[in-house]
Amino acid sequence: MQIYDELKARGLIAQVTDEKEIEELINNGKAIFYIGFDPTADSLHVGHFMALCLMKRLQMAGNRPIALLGGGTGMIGDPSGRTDMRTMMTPEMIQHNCDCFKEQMSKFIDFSEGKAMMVNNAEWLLNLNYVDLLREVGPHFSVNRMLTAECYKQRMEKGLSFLEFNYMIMQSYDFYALYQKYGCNMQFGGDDQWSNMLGGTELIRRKLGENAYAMTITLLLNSEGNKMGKTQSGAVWLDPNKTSPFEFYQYWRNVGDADVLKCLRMLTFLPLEQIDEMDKWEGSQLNQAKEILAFELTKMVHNETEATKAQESAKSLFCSGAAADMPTTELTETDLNQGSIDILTMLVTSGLVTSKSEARRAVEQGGVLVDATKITDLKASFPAEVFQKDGVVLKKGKKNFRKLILKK
RNA sequence: GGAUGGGUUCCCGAGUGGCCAAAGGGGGCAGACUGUAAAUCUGUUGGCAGCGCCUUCGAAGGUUCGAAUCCUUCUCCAUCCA
Repeated sequence: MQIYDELKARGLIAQVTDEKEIEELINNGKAIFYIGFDPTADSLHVGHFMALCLMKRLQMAGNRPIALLGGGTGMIGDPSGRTDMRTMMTPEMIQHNCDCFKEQMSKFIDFSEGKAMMVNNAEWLLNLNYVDLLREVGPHFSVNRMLTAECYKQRMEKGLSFLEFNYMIMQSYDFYALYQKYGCNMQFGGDDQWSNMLGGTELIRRKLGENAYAMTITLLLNSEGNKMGKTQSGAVWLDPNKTSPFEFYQYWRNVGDADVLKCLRMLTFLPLEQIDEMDKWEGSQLNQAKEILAFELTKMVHNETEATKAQESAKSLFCSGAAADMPTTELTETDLNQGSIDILTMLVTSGLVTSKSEARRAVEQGGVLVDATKITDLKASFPAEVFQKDGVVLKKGKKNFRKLILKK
């Protein structure tokens, strides 16, 4: 199967400017394509991961990727699909985030001699002269048309600043610059980038009279239509310090039935035949598919050892109620009160709850277990001895647990 | 710059002087049921302490025995006019 068909079969392609041309280019390894990453945080997340996977697939098919760091566009902030303005980042933050991105990307993409490139648009955007730029590209943008762009829709109600309005122009300029510098003939990105990307192809056509192409990746939505890769506490990060391999594994282990197969297709590198086979599974059998999904992704993002560890922890936790490898909190002497510690303090110290009131509620509602014993007494207290040696396992609800151990 | 409307607890959104830690919904959390899923049902959802206290209704002042609710100034947002 050729790469284009595979992408299609995996449901990765959302919109394309010229299907025939794009198919021809990428199937024959003739594409020099770029994907932009704005340094909005100090770690990549699942959305970026999809883009990187696409990059990898195309690279394997012989095409040349350019990873574009948004050191310049990050100064502005993309308003696409957002309801409010992003907080402006300082140049230092942007630089820091760029460095973080760079490191994480190198794990996925082979940047060795000529196989791929990483560039930063700060290189050309930051030195632009306002009036020169206006005269150079300004005439080619119609404000009327920009205003009707899908990506600003939400902001037309809430307000859109001129700063952000210019984002599309900056991104278009990127494509234009990359086209001239490196012969970059294609741009990929999330589906929310579509209007921005079209701006680029348009600019190239008008300025240079040449064709460049754009293709967007389907946004990963769950069956309810919400973006995946987000949890209550924020994004699912690729950085193990921000989202531990175990949490990462659990996120995917817990996707809804309706979403497993889609995730397998879009995110993993498992052969399509194997995935189609799993498509026949039903009911609780899908749990196996979820395990595979979680394992595969954890392996890719972290490594096989971490994936195995996460899987084993999860299994033993949900089967026997204890895991070998689990998040641990060390208690110190100062946490103890006359040689023992009460249940509410334990919950707060472990970080399982954020306040004593919340801890109280958890206990009252029967959601707290210490070493598999349900605690019902709010005043329950545990002497220091029990935290020595292997410590105790404190569990809140079904999925939150922590080992408590006394620090010597 | 002018006019009008508005900023309420995680979000949306009631509340126009005491009965308001603040209706309702969403979301979250916990429980039951299950397959570590979904749906459903129940409880819970500012903090500290066991019927009390403290912090909260854009910000700062003021009026009052008492304010989310009234007044003043400031600030931010939306809409219309310039």
